[in-house]
Amino acid sequence: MDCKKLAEMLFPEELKTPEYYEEIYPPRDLPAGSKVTRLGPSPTGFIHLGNLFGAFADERLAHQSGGVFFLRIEDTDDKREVEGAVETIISSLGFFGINFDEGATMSGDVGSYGDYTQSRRGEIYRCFAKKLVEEGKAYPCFLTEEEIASIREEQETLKANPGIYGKWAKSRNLDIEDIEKRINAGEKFVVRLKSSGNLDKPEEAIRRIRVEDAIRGVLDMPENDQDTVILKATGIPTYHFAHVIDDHLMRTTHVVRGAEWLPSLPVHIELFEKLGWKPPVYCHTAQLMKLDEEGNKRKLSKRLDPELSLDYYRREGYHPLAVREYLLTVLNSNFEEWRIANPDSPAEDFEFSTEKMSNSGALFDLNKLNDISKDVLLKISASELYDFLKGWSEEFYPEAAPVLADREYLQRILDIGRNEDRNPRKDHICAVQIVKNISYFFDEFFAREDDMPEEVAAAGDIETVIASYLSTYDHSDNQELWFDKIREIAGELGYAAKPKDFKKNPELYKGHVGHISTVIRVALTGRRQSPDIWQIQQILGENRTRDRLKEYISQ
RNA sequence: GGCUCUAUGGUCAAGUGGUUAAGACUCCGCCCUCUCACGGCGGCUACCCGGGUUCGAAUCCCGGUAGAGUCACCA
Repeated sequence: MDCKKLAEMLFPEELKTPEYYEEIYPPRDLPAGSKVTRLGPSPTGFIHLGNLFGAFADERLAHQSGGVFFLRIEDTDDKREVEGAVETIISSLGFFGINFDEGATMSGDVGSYGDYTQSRRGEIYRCFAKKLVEEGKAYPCFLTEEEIASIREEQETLKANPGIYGKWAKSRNLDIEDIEKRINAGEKFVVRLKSSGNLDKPEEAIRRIRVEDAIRGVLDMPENDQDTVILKATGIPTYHFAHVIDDHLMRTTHVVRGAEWLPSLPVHIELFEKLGWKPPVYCHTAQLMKLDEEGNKRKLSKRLDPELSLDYYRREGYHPLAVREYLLTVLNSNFEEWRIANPDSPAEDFEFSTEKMSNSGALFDLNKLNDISKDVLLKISASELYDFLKGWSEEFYPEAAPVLADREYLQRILDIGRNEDRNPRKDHICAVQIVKNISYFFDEFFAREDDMPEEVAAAGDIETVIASYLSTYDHSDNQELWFDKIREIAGELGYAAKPKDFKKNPELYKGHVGHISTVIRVALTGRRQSPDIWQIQQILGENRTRDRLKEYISQ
């Protein structure tokens, strides 16, 4: 068969040569050891935790080594385009601190290895597809959907491996006149790789490919034998082909992607071989898993699991640093230890390594995120926290506006108990939770949620307690003096001034000072649990403090 | 079904032939304490199973089992 002629027939248009592209996209001039990584989202605009997870790895690998991290838009699946997706991708990633050095941006491409949008690289893919056809390594395939379906059926009854390969690849050996006739008749065709692999022989004889994966060690799997489609009928490349062409031409050194790509690795390797190129270092990451209703692990699905969406964390008001910190602990098993040893260092100082990446699927753990978030938020100043809450409220929760009305006031609330040297409070987790936690500081949201303690209620002392408290209340008392007065009230009414005394001889008392202060707490905040009452009163101010207490008695 | 990956407590995980099998989160108890949070102390709970190899196996080998992924003109 005259492959040259076939190539001309399939690609009649004017195309550049492979050499041309090799020349305009030369190997990058970077210091030895620099890694070039990329993120290749499809432009549905839906960035999920998995993307972010991989993006952190990409980002760290590149920036830690003085390399380049670029963004490539993989929009070869024309059916799923979403308007404005690129902007969404860049801004959501940016929110979590992921920034690109090169590639697609809001205002066009940056960098000299573009175009960075696959749909605009058609000529390049066609050039290399043509080359493969010329060399007899690819061919046009006219199989229709129905024909493929029936091949599949036959394979099923024969218990043969499904797919287009070997003898099943019926378009492999079409003669050139036939092809010409079909093309002239306007028949649609795809371009398939003519695989030289063969799995149809004794297992020991099957050629195996061995690839060193930076996360998993050596991968050992049978070679590819599928005549994978490289160019669709529309002329658009499949992921497989685009990946190989782009990552070669863009001089990517490390490809970080999910483990779901493992099975197609042999295809990619064969493509690299046939093109005469060296494959990048692959880093196949573990997938984020979730426990389903039956108690089984399964891959997080964007359809079923709202927590997979980055928006979920944004809406809940998790701080980006907390999400980042959490993902890093999942990403690198030794990050947590490092963090304990270096509580105040920026995460960038951590030496990230692919070897320490887990290769089994990690379950998403909200408890852990919350715990990490507490520590992260503790290190953020009240002023910054205010700005964060404000941004969050404006975007997702305008109802919280009253909380943000007075910056000074909110900052004092946020700082309650946080500036202790020894054991600072850590009760901020995420914006939704914070707003809920501090709602009683705002008359708009103040609600009486909890009941009075039974001990005091049963004795009928509630009103007496509040009345005596009110009568001795002096807003200028310091914390110590303030509490002494409560002890006094407790003693006068027959409650133990110290909880320990009550514990020793419960029969001697109606209750203890804790119960008395709980009465004050409930009257003041509507809850039985809160930070220190004295501090709350100082923030609330004398008038509001007195009003709340009076209001309770007058009910 | 084929191919592939994975397998240590409820979760995440150290561990690479000899350890009392780390640590973190959760849970429980105690302490601190005016409640909560924080903090401190303690506890529960683990090497998937079966065979080998070895003086000795969580670790090496073989065979199961289980879970996951993938088998598109999606990525």
